[in-house]
Amino acid sequence: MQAEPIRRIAHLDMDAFYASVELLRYPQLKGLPVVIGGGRRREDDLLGRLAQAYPEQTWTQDDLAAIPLDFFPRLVGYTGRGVITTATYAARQFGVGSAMGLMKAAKLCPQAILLPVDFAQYRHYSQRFKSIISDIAPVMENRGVDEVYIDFTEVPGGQREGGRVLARLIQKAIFDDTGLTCSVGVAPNKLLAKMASEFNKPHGISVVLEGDLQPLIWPLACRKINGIGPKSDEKLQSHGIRTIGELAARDPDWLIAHFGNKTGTWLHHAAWGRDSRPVVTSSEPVSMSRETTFERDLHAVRDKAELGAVFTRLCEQVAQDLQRKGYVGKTIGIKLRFDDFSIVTRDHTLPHYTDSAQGIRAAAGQCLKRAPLAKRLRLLGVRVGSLISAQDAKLLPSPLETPPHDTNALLFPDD
DNA sequence: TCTGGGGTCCTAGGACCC
DNA sequence: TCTGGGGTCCTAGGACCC
Repeated sequence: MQAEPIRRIAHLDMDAFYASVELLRYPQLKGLPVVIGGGRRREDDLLGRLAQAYPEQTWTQDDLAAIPLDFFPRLVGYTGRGVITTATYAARQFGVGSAMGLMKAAKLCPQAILLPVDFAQYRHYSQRFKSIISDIAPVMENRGVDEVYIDFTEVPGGQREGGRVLARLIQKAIFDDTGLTCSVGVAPNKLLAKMASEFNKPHGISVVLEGDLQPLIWPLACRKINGIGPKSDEKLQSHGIRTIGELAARDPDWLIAHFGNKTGTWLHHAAWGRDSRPVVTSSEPVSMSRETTFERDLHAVRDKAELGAVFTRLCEQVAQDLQRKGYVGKTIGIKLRFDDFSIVTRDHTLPHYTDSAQGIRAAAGQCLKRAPLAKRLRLLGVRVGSLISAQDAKLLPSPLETPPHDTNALLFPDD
């Protein structure tokens, strides 16, 4: 009789992904503190600056690696509302890291090189490393641009050394093709694999087996559990629970009493390393949105024109996104962030599905009328939810849009 | 010198229907 | 006078993740 294969799930996380992709283009930055973020500013268009300094020459993408270091903009003197999306390991030495405001980072490491984000480039490398993985191990779940879960269970060789051999193979295949490194954790499930991938960063492999729960997982802070954020962690700490082991020691009924049935039960299972979620290879989007933070806070009345223009543009962008990806939605929503960082949302569900900028703009405009507008606005967002594919929408009994009045249909109803 | 943008999922109350 | 309960959809807010 054939033995049941042991479930082996991997979590693969690219190391400092955005920054590492930039380093492929600008190898001269290797080992230096580099920070990706900001965006908005165009003065860091390097080829443009190069052309300005040496107008007699033509500069192409092939010359990027030759750009001298002093052409790169530094963090020093940065003003604006941007945040760091990724920092190189050299930059992290200075205490800067993801989600930190660039102005704060400029204080900590003024000499760091600042590069704007280039999503097209990251998406390209994202597709490349993911296709390498799925060629080797087809059961792969996307978790954003730089992360995936992989089910090793049924992959030939996936059981050798608890998954380490296959992890090594994938790591090498990605590096050989892209020059990028990643970290992999292999464990009995997604929860533990996710934690394991962090053990040996960068360019590490960690294997967690059933028996490793107590020595490897229980000493960790609860915050290391994917799903326990700052709020839950604070609440746990207020009850004297700091480590996963301390969480595991609590009676499940006590957890349910304090965190509710669902969360309480989940916390208990998580602490005991139990997680039966499958690796899901495909999923449908639930919503699409566009939002923007203004350079300065805007006043609903005084900056009405500017606000209106941004509002319309956001609606057009969401509509474009929907159309490009082939979806329609019927719940239109807005999001406002005020100068005090409080957030208000309003939404409205239409009787029909839409992907038109005008339709979205009209519904979003109605939502805006229901929102409080006394405080200054920092951010405005537009969202379309309750999505279905445009194909499926065609099969619906109710029309996609309110149809134009067609007199012929009335005259010839059976045609 | 505070704090981006794009998502998912959950909760909770109210409307409405059976 | 009294009085159910379940199910679904909608809306608003919030936690969390990458």
